[in-house]
Amino acid sequence: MTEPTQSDDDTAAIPTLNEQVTDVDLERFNRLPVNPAANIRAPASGPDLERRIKAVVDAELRNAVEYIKTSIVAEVKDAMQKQNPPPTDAAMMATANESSEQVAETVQPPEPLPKAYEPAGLETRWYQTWQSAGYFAPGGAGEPYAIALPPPNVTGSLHMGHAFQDTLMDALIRFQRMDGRNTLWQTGTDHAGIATQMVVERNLALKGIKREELGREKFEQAVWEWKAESGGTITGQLRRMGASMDWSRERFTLDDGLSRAVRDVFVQLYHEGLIYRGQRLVNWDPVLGTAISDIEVESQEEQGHMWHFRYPLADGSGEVVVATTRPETMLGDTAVAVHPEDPRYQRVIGKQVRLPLCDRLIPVIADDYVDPEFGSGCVKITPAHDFNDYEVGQRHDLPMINIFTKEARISDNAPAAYRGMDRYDARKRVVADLQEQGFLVRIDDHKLMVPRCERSQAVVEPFLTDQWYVKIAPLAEPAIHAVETGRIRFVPDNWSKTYYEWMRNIQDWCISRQLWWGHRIPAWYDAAGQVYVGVDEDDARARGGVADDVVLTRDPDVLDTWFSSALWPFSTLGWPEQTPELRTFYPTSVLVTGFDIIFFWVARMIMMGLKFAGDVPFREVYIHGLVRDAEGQKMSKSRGNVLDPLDLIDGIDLESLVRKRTSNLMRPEDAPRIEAATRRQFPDGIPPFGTDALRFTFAALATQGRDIKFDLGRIDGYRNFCNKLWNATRFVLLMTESNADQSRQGEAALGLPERWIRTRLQRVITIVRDNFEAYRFDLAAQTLYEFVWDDFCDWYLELAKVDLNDRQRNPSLQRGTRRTLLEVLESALRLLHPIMPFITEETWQRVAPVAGRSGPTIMLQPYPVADETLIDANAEAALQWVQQAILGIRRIRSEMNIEPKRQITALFSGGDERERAWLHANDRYLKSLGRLETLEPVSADAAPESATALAGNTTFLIPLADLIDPVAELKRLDKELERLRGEHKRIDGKLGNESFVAKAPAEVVRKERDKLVEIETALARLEQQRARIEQLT
RNA sequence: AGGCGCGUAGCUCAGAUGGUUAGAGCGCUACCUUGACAUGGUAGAGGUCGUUGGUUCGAUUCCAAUCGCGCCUACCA
Repeated sequence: MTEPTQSDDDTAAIPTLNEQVTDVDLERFNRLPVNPAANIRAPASGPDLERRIKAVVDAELRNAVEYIKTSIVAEVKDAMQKQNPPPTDAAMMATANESSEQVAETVQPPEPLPKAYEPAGLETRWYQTWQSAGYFAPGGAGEPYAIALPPPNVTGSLHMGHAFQDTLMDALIRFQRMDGRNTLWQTGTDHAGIATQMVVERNLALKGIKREELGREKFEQAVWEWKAESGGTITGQLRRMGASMDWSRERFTLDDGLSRAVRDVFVQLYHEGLIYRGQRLVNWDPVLGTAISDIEVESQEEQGHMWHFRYPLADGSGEVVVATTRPETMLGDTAVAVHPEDPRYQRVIGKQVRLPLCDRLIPVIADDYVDPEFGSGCVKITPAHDFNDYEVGQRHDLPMINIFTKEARISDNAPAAYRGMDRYDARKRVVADLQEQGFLVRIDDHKLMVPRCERSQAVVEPFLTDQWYVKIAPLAEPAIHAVETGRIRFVPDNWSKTYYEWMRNIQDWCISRQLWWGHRIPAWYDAAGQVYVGVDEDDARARGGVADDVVLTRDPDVLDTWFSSALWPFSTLGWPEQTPELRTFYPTSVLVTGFDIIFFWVARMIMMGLKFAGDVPFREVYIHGLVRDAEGQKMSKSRGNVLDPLDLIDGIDLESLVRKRTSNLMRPEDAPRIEAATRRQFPDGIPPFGTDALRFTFAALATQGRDIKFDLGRIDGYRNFCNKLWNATRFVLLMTESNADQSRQGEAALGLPERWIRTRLQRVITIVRDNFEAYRFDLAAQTLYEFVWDDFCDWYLELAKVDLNDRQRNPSLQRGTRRTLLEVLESALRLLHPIMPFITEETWQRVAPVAGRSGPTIMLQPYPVADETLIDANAEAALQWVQQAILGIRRIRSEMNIEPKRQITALFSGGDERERAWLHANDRYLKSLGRLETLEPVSADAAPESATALAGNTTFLIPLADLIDPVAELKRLDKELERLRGEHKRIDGKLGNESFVAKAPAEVVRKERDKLVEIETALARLEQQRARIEQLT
């Protein structure tokens, strides 16, 4: 229930399980100890030990099977590549309860790093390893950091919204875990009342069994059986995403512990007068036979009609005309309303009209709910079947006539002629009768919003029933206060407005549902209908002083699923017991969720947390956007545009994708359209991108406050990024592994590129940390991307090659280069790990030992911390100058069409002392990366005709000789001159403006002046150069 | 109707307490199988930052209006 309403197909497919995991003891499973590994080693004896071990093994076994289910494709693929048999269930289970030390040994990856980056195999392998080793469980003495997973529906399967959300949470958890915090990611699933009941009912229907025939108890049992067998689809898929959740603490909202919390909360609220039973209008689904929540109602515009009828005044003095979209409800009319100031109707206010077909007299009342501009300005009022009319009825103390049964047939409260008719048959009949009796004025076409139940698609009926309610105002007030005072912070902040808006208009919460699957309401009735509430029947009797011989019957209703969800942050931690976990991890650190459930879930958690757990449930709420398709459409089964995250990870061929998208459609007639669109958009199916690429894409797209359009181009680019990282690692290992000793020991000196890349690293560390803290996953991802690709690969590796290939190079400098390659890469892997856990683990395992780091996993390594002392601003300035020089030379080469291989001669002139020193120290980089045969000084006057490039105050010259085309060079110079002249004009104008000089900050003015001088120098040189070249043409 | 958000390169998106040559990826053009990577390299083209006003020495950035788009809440019986 508490998941983003990303797609409407979560009940469409009913997975079946082939593996023989029957008879899972759920009771035991749900009471798992905190850390299974610790538990096995803990001294215990006899049957207790046996029982506990069995519980752990059961759970792990279950996990393993689910995991294999979701990753089997990847495993097989990988196995085939390696010519190895795929791992068997038995093998997976065997590792499931080994201690971490043993596991660490068995997973030493094969040497050397394979040439190609193949995500599928390594991803499944590493997840299994981490889980078996117990790395996901809380640990360490650090400050607690906890996130409660919005529990996905147990019937659900992973969609893009989950995948996105889980990526962000996992990134946060992994970051904080590495940074030394004692992290708990609380996982579990939601029992999802209606959704689950429907799935199981559908299954039973296939066997020809009806729920009613089975009886309540057996039906509930059938649901539990279904859950044991098929309820774990989504948790297996979460593993494929790399989610580092603590599976040993997995909870289900119908667990014993959570159910106890629900009962305690209900009973306390009831006895405090905050839960009451009352007759109100609710959204009623006549097909499912239950009240449903607002979130389960979907209103859609449909074509309908507006019927106009005349109601005669009882005194014979005329008539009024009313209009309605629902003629059948006129049988329940108890008034006609007009606007109090409407001059047309002043004379009829207070009179009676005779209601046709019913032969009742009803009053004409005045209420400013009526819009005099609309229709006739006269409205029929049916308080029992319309939310607005209900309000009007309350204000005017009108009787409420319920003309429907629970099946939406006409009830005995209506005239005999209509009783028992379906609401739509009754509509036809009422219209026909009115027409026959001359009351019908006209029928117009009219578009109206029709409310439907999102599960059953039945038209929802506002219906008067007895339901249980939570009196919400007393709970809402402190919840508003908590956000106002900053005890809870919304990120981005503007969502707090939405929150206030809702909380200030909040209505009492209808918490009863007429279902069988859920938390049964702990209320009992005696023969007289007197209600007794307690945590169980005995308690209810005791509290109500009911004698033992009085027969009590229990309320048949269950609670709204959101009632238990509202307790999730503390019920999962053991509340009402004051457990160590509750003390440690409550309040949780952050809630990560979609905006669509702020009302239904976030607000209610805040209210319940404050009331029962004594504090806010979380300090921050990070609200992310919805994942949409490439066109910005919401993904849904009926639109046929759903992307399955697992298909992006493992790939899918076109035919399978088409089959998947067109099967089990609500409207089969959509199939051809969906198929055509799918074939057009994915002519070759979807290639496998791997989990890391998908995760990186989600992170990069997670900008603040906007929905994300999922663009395949992005994931493609980030798959390439993974490949880049993979190959950079291969290169670094190639350069260092055989020299491991040399890399690690002995004196090392750092050259300019080394000092520069290390400086860059420190800056990146700071930026990435800040961005994680601020939930700017996109900026963190971008920073890392640029650092790895641009700084490390494009520049540093190329510079390092120059030195590593130079046999004359001072050994200590060579060591410095090797160490820098290793250390910077190793740090980068740790920086990237929260976003891309798998590839970084795989590569880190090879890099870390050579880099002199040790540990069983990158997961538990410290997150890099910036070392300010390593920041070398001079190195940054120097390398920037070197880059400028190289770029200038390359540009000439490219624009002059000089063959890339050809070595050319180059000269330089000018430049201040500092630049001369830089040049002197770094000319081998210029020569190598600029492909220069020679690089010699020359005086400005003695220089031959050349193409020129500027770096700072130094001019680099490529003599024209036979290889440069003067015309091309003139073109190039003109372009550059044009740019500089434009810039000069702009700045000159600015500085010529007296008020700018007078009013702008001195700093800004000085900067502009400096720039002008620079440009003028450059212009002078280029103009001179241009004159010389022109003479040649 | 009320509330929120968005309009920046062909596409998907960053951006700044107002001063930068307005950035990235994909796509596009040219050249390159150089021993980490063609899932690559080098160089390049491409933007009057929706429109109009205002504030300011200076606005793509702040304000107002306007156009277009999206979402949420409430809906006209």
